[in-house]
Amino acid sequence: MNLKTIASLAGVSQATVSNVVNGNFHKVSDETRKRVEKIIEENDYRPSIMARSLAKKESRIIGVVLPYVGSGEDFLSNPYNAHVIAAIEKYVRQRDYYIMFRCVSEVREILPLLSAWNVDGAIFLGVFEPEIKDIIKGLDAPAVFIDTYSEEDNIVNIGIDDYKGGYNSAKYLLGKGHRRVALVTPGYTTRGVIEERHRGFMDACRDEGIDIGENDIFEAMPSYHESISVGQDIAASDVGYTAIATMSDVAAIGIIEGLEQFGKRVPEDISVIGFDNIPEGGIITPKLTTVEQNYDSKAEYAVQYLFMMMKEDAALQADIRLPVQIRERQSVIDIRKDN
Amino acid sequence: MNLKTIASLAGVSQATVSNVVNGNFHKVSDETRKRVEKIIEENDYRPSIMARSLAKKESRIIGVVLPYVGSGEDFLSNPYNAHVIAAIEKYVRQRDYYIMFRCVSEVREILPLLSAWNVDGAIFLGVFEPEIKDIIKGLDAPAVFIDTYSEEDNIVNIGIDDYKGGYNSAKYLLGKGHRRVALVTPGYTTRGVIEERHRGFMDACRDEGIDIGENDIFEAMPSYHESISVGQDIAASDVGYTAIATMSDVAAIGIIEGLEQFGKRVPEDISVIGFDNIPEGGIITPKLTTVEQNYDSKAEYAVQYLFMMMKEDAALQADIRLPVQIRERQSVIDIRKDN
DNA sequence: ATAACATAGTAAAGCGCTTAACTGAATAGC
DNA sequence: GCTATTCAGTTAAGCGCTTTACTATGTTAT
Repeated sequence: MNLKTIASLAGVSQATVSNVVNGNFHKVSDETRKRVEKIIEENDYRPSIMARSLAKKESRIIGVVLPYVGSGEDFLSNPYNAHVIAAIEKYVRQRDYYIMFRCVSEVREILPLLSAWNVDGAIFLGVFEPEIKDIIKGLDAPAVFIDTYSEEDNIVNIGIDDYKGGYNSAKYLLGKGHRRVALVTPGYTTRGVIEERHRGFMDACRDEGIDIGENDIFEAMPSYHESISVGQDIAASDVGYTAIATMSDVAAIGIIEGLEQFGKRVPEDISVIGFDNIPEGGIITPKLTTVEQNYDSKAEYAVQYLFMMMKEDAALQADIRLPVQIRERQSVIDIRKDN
Repeated sequence: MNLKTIASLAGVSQATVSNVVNGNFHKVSDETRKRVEKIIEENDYRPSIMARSLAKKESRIIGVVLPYVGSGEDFLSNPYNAHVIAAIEKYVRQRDYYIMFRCVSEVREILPLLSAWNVDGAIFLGVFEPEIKDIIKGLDAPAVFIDTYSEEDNIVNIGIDDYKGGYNSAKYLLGKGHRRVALVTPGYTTRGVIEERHRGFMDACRDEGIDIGENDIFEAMPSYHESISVGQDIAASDVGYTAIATMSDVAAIGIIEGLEQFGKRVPEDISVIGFDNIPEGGIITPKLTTVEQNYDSKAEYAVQYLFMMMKEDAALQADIRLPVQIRERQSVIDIRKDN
């Protein structure tokens, strides 16, 4: 069933059917509009998105691209990604657009992918190589970034105040009397959100006169699996850590598991603080104390900016830093004597 | 950059470029092929998927459709869905196809969606109204179902042995000495997987001479949130349940939370068994004992069958029931005296 | 030498839609 | 009463590809 058939069934031209379908009612009389609508209804006709895209040079597709972080696990298996994508999808769907998501291991895969699909806009979620800024210049659709830091200023980035999150995380721990603190971070500390969280954390420690040395820093990719063994390493160390700070809830949850496998109780023997506040943190035992961020507004802002750019056909500039706050639950305890 | 431009740059016809791009090398001499390839490379040309789809009447898109189960939460927020979709995406990507997923609240939304995108195949994940079988007849692309039960036999369904899962779940609990058992199930017991699990569970109880009455059955949609209050209800009941069986891990995890909020310890005071084996079950405390199924093979079979049908252009018939097994962890204990 | 057949390409129609340019009739302006 | 404008459409080109039918030029077989 195509437009042509509908047109001949209704005894009008294709253009008229097209106008009815697209709501250009000022070009069609009420009478014919109703007639055409009836035929469309009866035949359950829907215009082909492919054909429409080709003709209009717009696709109603928003590309969502994630970097492959090489942890073997799939990107949707990371709860943080799944929740953010779910929120993006919701806001994109509200506007009657579709999302096409893919994980790429090299930035050069991006352009072919997005331009082949002729996306109307793109959302980059996660930490990419800096070259991506050049790459997307070749894209003739607007793009926004989530969780990116960049010196360049003609991009839109939506993120949280990662530095402050890291800073507050340390402040919180130290405020609870912890002095021997281990920090767990992914290998790629030099990039974006993690670097900021890391820097904030270290600064707070310095401000409080607490020294976090090389040996107090442990590496684990944000996957449950990899974090478990790091948890065991820390448990096995004889430094006598009273608290562990992490850069993601996924890592924190894995670490708690590792600690417990080693016979350490959380938080009685050692406190653990996460980062991100994924829902899973609220259901584990002990419930995870963490740095909370709002996925939904992240996605909402990203989609809002993207559509503004799409509508105005103008490049915007923004660096939104959404607030973070400590979500106090059970995995961190106060160890001060006078408590 | 389009095919036409490449053609004139290379001094050949569009048809030739098309043949090069599509690997119809027997129509092109080695010399021209190389020349065209070079130009394509230099200009970073990628054919438009939209235009190709229109011309070839195939889209390289696999539609993934889920039912909206009305729990307010997004479908990707349900870990079971996220993990299965992740696996499907993986196998679809391997074949150089794309997925387009959407959650629908009414079966009649399906056809417009899928035919507008001109999908080459569709995967239905979850429990749909039976009318869906009629609906998809209007689709001129093959479809496979995951987690569906149907009397009709000309469909492909990939699922697990839910009946046996339910049966084994009960057997396992009873084998551990439990006699007062509560069953938690979503409201919609009359549909598909849940009904089978339910039936298997009840049959095993009957076989063992254990009576599960109306009052022992509690309703909760598979969402953490909703299950928490059901956990509290059960904890508050004076029946003295020693075990709770659920139809999903998501429900089980929520219920454990609810029980603990009420001061009941799991498994010391009451045992809980899940169903599905989502990764989250392995990280909570106590680690969830559950009925295990393999998401990856589910997705692999589904994609395999779908592509077979697409290739052969023939309707296949299958009802794959993958094996299940009890994954023994910590949330169920043996309460027999002689233990 | 000629028919038969590969080989390497081209020309052009068509996929299902949108849209700019056009038309013809009715209405309005003065 | 004549032109200007609005209304309600139509016509046809074009979006970027694929593909069928066709052509021109060797290459064999007889």
